[in-house]
Amino acid sequence: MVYNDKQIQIIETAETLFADRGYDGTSVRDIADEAGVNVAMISYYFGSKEKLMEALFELRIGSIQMRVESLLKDESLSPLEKVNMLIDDHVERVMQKQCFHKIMISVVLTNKIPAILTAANSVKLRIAGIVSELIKDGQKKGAFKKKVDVILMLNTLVGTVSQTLMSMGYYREFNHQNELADDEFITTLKRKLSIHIKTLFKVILTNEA
Amino acid sequence: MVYNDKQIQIIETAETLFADRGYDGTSVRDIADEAGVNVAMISYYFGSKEKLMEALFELRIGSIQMRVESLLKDESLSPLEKVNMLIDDHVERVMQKQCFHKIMISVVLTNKIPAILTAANSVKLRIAGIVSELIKDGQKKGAFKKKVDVILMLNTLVGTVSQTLMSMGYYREFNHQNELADDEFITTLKRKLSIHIKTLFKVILTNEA
DNA sequence: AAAAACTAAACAAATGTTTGATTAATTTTA
DNA sequence: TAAAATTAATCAAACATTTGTTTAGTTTTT
Repeated sequence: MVYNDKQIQIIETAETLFADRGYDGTSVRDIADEAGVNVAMISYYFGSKEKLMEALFELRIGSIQMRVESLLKDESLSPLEKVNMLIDDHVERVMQKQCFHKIMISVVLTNKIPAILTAANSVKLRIAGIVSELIKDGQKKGAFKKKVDVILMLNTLVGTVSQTLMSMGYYREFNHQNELADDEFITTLKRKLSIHIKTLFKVILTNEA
Repeated sequence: MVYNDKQIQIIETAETLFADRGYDGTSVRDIADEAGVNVAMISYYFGSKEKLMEALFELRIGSIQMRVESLLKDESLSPLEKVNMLIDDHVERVMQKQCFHKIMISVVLTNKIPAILTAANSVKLRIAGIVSELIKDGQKKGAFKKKVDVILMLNTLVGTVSQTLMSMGYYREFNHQNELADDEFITTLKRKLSIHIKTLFKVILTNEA
């Protein structure tokens, strides 16, 4: 689907509100008011609140799988380099689209809107499969150790980033970085996060520190 | 507060429903029907839906901080042993009270019910402080390395466990363990999780694999 | 003039909560 | 101990809002 400006505006308003208050905690009137459009426009353009949510996911999720696939296809990179790129890409993606990823978490948490849950699960399964192949390749080349629990490893990647996203303000307070500018704080945090997770992955994959 | 049997029953019913459908996705009638009581009983016993949620948190959260504090107080344990116990305790607690921890995640995600959010944050800050002291102690004793990002480390603990909780069914499917009995699967998963995270923490804290 | 975009108002259903009455349990009184 | 009085528990029904959606009409664009 291709959306016009007004539709994009509605979708993006819904995105921030869903992230802040949850799907059920946000009424279509909230969205309409915030976006400065008539309530009826949401049904007019998207059919229903649920379909609006689906449109949001279609808009945001489309690229993810493609990015991962093309990322891991590059033949010139070593398995470890690919894994490191996967980490950078994930950190970057989540921090760039914070609202959307908050929504992702709550959608996975409650199985609201089955269409979205199955779509998200399928992407996840596909990515896990691709990463699995990558790990096997690394094992064949002797770069990675024999036994690697791929899901547990990915849970550490996704979980650590999600948890960091969810407690960012808190992190800032604890480390006394309130005086930092927003984007500067996030840039620093992203770099720290990437390094942190790469260290963990190196151990998981090679048993070396 | 001390609750009678019927109140406990309502709270626990609410717990599973809130976990499955979210706070806003669960009506008081849903709770009343599932618990087999009249709708009015919820207002009668708790005052409101929001207060019911607060009662749930009061019931579940009380022990957490105490457990952590007493855990880390034991003088006969080395810093690393304490950290490992912290990991075991957290894994055990989350897996034992899965529904409640799903609710915790969604409460932190959306800032619904401010009273709960501030309470949860205060516990979290307190625990981070205690762990920080523990790390410093380990550093003084030469067991831990100089620079440790405590929050990032805790984010890996909490995030990995949360992510594993959220995608358990998926994990089971991917590893073809559908034939396992429920409790057996969880027992195995808990052990794997603990070992996994301890490995990560060892690297974070000592730079050794 | 036809199509698309937009609107205020109305719709039924669902929401959290309260009411007023009835039953059950407990305490007080005789 | 038996009756009376008081408190607690329970209920069906009603309450006012809010919910997502639709309608029927108007304005704007093509």
